[in-house]
Amino acid sequence: MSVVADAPGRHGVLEAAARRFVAQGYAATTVRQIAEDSGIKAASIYHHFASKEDLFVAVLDEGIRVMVDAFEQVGPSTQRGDLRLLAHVRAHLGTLFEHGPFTAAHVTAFFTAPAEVRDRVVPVRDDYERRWNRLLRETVEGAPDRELPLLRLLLFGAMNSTIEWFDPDGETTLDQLAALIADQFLHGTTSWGTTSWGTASPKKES
Amino acid sequence: MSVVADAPGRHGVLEAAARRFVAQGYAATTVRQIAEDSGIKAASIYHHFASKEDLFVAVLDEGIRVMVDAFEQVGPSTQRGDLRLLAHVRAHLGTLFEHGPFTAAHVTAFFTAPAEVRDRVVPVRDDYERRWNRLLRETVEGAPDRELPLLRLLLFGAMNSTIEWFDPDGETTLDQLAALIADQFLHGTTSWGTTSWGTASPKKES
DNA sequence: GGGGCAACCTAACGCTTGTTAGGTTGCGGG
DNA sequence: CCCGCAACCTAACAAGCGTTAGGTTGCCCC
Repeated sequence: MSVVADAPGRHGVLEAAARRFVAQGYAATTVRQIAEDSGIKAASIYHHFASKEDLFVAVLDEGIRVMVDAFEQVGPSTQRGDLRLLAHVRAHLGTLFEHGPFTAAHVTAFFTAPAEVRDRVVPVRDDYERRWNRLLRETVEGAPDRELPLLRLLLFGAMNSTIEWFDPDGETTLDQLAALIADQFLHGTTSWGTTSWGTASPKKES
Repeated sequence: MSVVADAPGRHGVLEAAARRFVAQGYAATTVRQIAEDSGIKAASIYHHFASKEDLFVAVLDEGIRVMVDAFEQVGPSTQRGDLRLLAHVRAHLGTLFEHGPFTAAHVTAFFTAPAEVRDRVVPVRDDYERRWNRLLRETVEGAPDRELPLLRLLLFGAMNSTIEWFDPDGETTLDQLAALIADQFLHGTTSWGTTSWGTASPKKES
């Protein structure tokens, strides 16, 4: 896939690993591939990480850190419900396509990981999910608290699936995609007469 | 994970393989595991399938076949737009949770497969996707034809993500989940005052 | 009642995997 | 000036992988 060196050092390894995990999943990625991508030899990985599993956990953790950071930086600048949700949808999509491969790796590879690895990361995920639950409680009116996690899971499902088909260099911008998803989530397909979103284009098939 | 034998024979192998692929992905699943689950020895797998890759493709194909079957069987019995969409959402969810592990395997493992394997399955996927595009064109009013695939991808993202968190033996039934997803897709969160869906419950976290 | 074939077996192959042991290098600080 | 340590290296390991070769069994059909 990728041919030569990245930046060397611990962070170079981490990033090369994330990219491989996105493309191939945990099990299909070999330590030797990651090493080659980051321009060092396989054994040298173990100077920075105790095991492949630890390296994977580091990637997943970094993925969440990026998400939480992006969530925080939205701030309460836009107070109105709909625009506030839009801003966070845009931020979430940003972490998938613009802030390095870590979040994308987290989203695509999390469920391909061994169960024990997943358990190590769950607490940090919970934190991010709680933020979203709170956001939805303050944004969505009429929904009982009980149903908010479920609503969040559906929204996450839609947003996270975009890494499998959306091409950020295509005709549609991330801004447009975010607007479309937020609007669809809030108002459903009924809003389709009312607004114009430009033309959206998935990259190939899926 | 699973301890002992399934049904033996070709179909037993296929089903055991599907279950493993759901739980672990393609690369992490070994031929020896599949063999043990189906009550035969590893080498005997090769009496039924030429390679692990062929076995995987067979699972993916069967997964789509189940989906297309379920789509067909809905029929035009319910003509009104909203109920018609609901029926197909319900059918799709049914293939994930009720019609064997094949569709679930397809959805979770497709993107963990080597690119060459994916290419072998794409034509059959396209068929299913075309049916949905047609359904959405006839169901969703106001959306331009161009945007229908994108709308479909978002809906698929939401529906397919349910295998990662929904517990069909929990408090919420598949019928309720289908109703919620269809309604959310059509009317967004605005509908939350208007209908009551019972209580939904994801299985643990996620 | 025996030929044929599907369905399984045991044993083994070559290869790749994650990981370790034990260097070598080069730079920054006392 | 040389100590120490971070960052890398080569070489090798045991285990596990997908796969093959070459049986053995037992049922069905003529």
